[in-house]
Amino acid sequence: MSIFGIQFQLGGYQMVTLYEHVFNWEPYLQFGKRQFFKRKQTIYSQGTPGDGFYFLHKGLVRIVSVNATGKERILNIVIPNQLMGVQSLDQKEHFTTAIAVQDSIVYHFSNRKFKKLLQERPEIVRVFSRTVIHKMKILLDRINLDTLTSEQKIALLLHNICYEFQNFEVPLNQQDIASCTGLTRISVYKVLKQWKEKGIIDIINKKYYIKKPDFFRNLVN
Amino acid sequence: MSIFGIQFQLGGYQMVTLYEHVFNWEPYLQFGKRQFFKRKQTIYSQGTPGDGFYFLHKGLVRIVSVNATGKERILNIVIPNQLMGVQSLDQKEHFTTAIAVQDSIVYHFSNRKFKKLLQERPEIVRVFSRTVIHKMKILLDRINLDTLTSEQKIALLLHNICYEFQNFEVPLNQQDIASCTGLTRISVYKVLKQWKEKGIIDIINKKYYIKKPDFFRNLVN
DNA sequence: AAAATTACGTTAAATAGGTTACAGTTACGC
DNA sequence: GCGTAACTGTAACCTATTTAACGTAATTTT
Repeated sequence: MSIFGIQFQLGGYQMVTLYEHVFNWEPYLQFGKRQFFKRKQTIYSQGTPGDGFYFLHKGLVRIVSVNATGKERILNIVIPNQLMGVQSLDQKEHFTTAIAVQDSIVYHFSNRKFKKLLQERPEIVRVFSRTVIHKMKILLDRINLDTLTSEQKIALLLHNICYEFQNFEVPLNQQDIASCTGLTRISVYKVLKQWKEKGIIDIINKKYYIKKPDFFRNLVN
Repeated sequence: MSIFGIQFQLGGYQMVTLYEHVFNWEPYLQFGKRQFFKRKQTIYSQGTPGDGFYFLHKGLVRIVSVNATGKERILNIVIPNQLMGVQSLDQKEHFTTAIAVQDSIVYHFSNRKFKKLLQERPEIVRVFSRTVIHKMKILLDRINLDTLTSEQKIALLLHNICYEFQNFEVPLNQQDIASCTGLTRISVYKVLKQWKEKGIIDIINKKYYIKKPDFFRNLVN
């Protein structure tokens, strides 16, 4: 399953960003500090002071946010060649947590280093703003999500994923879908069961496969 | 009711930004193009291509977003000295709509002009990224809002407003509160009625006044 | 000043989704 | 290789919120 050439973002309904749009960071990586993170390891966590931002070189990272009542939401999943933790460029604390889903390699750009980079390569501003704006869009899509019914929410999510990956295998379990949509696992289960009965999805060995992607498109739009 | 000296943002629970944090744009205004908008006039609308961004000099602007099913949400209310429409710096289309709540004066910075500004005053990058990151935080707060009960949602909203304005008069009607929280007007009405009976708020001539702000603080935190 | 639109108050009925509970399966760490 | 932890399937119940409906008050438009 190749996901290269495509940016993958969970939870928004217009998350497609072709690779070509993504600025090539390779020449700038020398300005950052290479770091390794093992699966399940935390890269940065909500509430702690941050310094600069991170570039994901290899691996997969899940961005989550915990609200005032302690509930956790998956905000998006970062794939290679994307930035994360941009929030703390502002010198403030992180308002999300990043956890490695797979062993990952990241480059950390501290404020100092980024300043230097800005001076030497001012064109970097464009890539940077582009990334941040894209992230805003993802957040906004997420907000709009909550006026939908639970069936629509899940449909939207799965539709995006199958679209992004150009693949009909869903890389999420019930819990993940619940966390992405803000529903309970039971509700997710109920919808999934109903869809299975209608032949819209297949469930093989606890993995979900989308059979009728058009059904999702109709539900959403 | 003086709101000067304070930035006002609807819908997030940590939206306080003192005026002093806001970069003074006065010296840069000459780079933008001054425009006037009458009450209810649209400054930019979702789906249309944008060019650059706007700075609100005088007035009040409401930012709304319409989702795939046609439902409208108020995202925030922009007060003077704030940026809006930053999304389209990217040359893409606007993903929100901005409507003047009062007669307003804005300065429009086209991409070309902003580029020029960046060259002549590179320090502007900081202000700019700060604003965008702040907006991201507001969006994120909004996402976390939807794990709360309807009473908590409204409490949070009113708490923020009364805190930001340092005033206990709520500048929103039932419909607005519904649109901000994603609830129906009926649900809003029910909560408000209940609060009125408990003496937490006053309703005079269809305007809401917060009597016991501490009640909100307890509900939320 | 009349007409039209928009906002509010209230109730009753319908329902979507959350909660709880528990048993069966699979995966993972030691 | 075994035990614990994490994930799934399912049912019964419950309640918070939405939908629908309608009269009244207020505001805006013409």
